[in-house]
Amino acid sequence: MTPTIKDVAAHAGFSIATVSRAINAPHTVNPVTLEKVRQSIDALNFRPSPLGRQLRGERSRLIGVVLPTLANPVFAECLQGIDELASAQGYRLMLMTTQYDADRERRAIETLREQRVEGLILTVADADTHPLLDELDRDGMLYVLMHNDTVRRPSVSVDNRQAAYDGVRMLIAHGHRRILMLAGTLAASDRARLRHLGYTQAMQQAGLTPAPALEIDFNADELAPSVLDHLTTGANRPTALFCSNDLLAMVVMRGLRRARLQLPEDMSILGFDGLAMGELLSPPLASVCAPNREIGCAAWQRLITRLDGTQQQAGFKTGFNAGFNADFKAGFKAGFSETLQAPSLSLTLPHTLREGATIAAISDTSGTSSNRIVPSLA
Amino acid sequence: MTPTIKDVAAHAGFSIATVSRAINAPHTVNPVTLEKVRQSIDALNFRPSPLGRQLRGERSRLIGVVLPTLANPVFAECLQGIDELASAQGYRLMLMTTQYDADRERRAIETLREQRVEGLILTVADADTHPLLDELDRDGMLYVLMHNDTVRRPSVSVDNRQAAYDGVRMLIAHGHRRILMLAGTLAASDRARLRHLGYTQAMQQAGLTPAPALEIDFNADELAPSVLDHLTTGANRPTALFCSNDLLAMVVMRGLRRARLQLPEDMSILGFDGLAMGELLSPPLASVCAPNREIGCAAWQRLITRLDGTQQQAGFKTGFNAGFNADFKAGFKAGFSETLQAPSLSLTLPHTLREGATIAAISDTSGTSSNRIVPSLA
DNA sequence: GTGAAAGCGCTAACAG
DNA sequence: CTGTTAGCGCTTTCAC
Repeated sequence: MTPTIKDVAAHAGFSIATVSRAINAPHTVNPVTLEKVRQSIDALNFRPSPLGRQLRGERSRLIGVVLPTLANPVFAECLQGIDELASAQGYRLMLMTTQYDADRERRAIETLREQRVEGLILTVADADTHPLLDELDRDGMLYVLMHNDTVRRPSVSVDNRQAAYDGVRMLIAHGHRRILMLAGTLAASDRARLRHLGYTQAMQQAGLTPAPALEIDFNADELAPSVLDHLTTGANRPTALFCSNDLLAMVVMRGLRRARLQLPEDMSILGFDGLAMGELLSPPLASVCAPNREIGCAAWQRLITRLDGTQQQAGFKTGFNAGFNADFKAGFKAGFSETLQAPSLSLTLPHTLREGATIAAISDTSGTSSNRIVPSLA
Repeated sequence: MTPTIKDVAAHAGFSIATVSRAINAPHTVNPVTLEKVRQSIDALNFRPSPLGRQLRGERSRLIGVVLPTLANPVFAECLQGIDELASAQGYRLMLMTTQYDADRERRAIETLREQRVEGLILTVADADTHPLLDELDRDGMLYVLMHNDTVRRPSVSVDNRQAAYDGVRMLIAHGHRRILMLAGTLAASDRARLRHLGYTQAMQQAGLTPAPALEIDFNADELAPSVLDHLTTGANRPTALFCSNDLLAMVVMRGLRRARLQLPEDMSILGFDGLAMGELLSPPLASVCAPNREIGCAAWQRLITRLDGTQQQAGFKTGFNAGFNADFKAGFKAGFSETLQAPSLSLTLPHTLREGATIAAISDTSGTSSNRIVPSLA
């Protein structure tokens, strides 16, 4: 089958040791020999097997990535960021998705560890109460979380509570009083909880009454009639919806349009994530934006820096804290706001507000101009 | 560092062979011994290294995936399909993106081969004239193309020419006469060419004059003024645009809206790809839909079937054509329309037309109601 | 400048 | 049922 170093050696008439040197340390071998070996390599189309190398104790240059899904572009955007740096730095990525399922998370991590990845970049449902992560910590397996908003573990995310708070404040500033938060089935996730907390705080601070998050079935083709009722009828119906993510916001928008609501006149919508695609919508979706690509990049940087740290430690080539220092410096240089209990585990990237056209200003304190139902374009 | 089979053997007080058997053939080892070994495995948190196994000539159960980008959900959708089957069947995926760059394609394939993947699933810029694919063929490395529309190589795609033809026919049926095709910078790709061919044929058959595809810079924030001019001014300006993919359609739509055109009144838009997200747009994007997830799934099936075929061949366990037959059967069962020169390399999945609201009917043969410029919502 | 040999973690004969 | 041993592809001393 695939040629091995032996085949090359035989073909070239030298020992495998010489072939190995020709590949890894060309200057240590006689130019004439080198040339012959190279020709044999070409002739046989030989590629050194990383397996042999890795087995020999070398680095695998393999990083595991664990994501809930790729159907949500948030994660695709992160992955883009990771992938870019990875390929630039000669690493390979091994990808597994979990569909937010704890069991699949477990299997993914296990599989990846078996593959001897040097580190993991992951987004899990709930970071704080995750036995697997404790296990990683215990075993000294390097990892960085993305989007999981926790100070207890190495992570990169926005401040979900603050971001949601800011977003809802914006809605309030536009005159909205009856604001409802909608969440997907991932209501169990750490970030969904924090976003709801931010919503609650913003509401309370404005003297308004927060409500529990209304859970929406993400994948349903239509909004449930009960939900639609809740959103559209009664004097207390909300004038604005804060959706826990952009995809949800889009699904809800479609549902409301089908129910013949005008957007944003009959209902304002604020999403969360800042999907690039949201800007292409009409009207462009207002959103609390996370820098998804940058989150991926930052997670990568943190991981690699820590990896280099342990590598160097292992080699006794540098001081003990090199990893942490470099890490800290990198974060600082990139303008990250790192909490001051340095070296902090969690890295918080700044969020931004995208004031799209899905938010209407409310002048009347009653909250809405009328209950007129107007046919929409669709 | 990570415990090896040796550590387990030492800890349990048995030989490494027994440990190996305890893992791979539990029934062949004494229950008491088995229990002890298992306890040691747990105690040390041992995971067998696939490296050792693979090196030993076992299967790597690793499949390489090469995609242009994840920024375009088309590919994310395919990957979802692949990933689902892969994880269900105990395979791991190694992902590399190329950004449509031939050099990166080369590097990706090389890297993946070095990792000893058992097969490749890829989307390349141009399948027919791809020296790397010839190399794969020559070396007996299994691969399946996705979206690349060629009969010369193992591939899964829609019939891009026919699909584009059908789409443009639909525009014509709605009364459009001046239809322009827009393409991204990937005009060099095989499918973009075929789509333009379909456009050309549909136009000609209707006695209309096809135009060369207008190339659009995909990533630009705005449409170039010259492009905008081309689309919006003059008596011969088009009434409908056929965009070579949905993402491009969305970018163009935004550009037109910013130029204060009403959609679809002032311009009809037809995309290609059938992104799930397109349905969430307002108005929902009309599109020539490819079954992206299914394309991923079908590519996976083909690859694995062929892989099993060669495995079995290698083991002399079955007839020579087992792979092909199973392959054919699978395709048939799934309702695929396989060309009859069996066993065909290329598998063509059916496309569908999504008649979104971005297409307006034209009654007047002059092609447009007026040139009135009306402020849009945004 | 080159080769022989050991060993990385594991599996699979083959003995016992 | 269990242990011994060879060998997968490669790098790396250590001799020559």
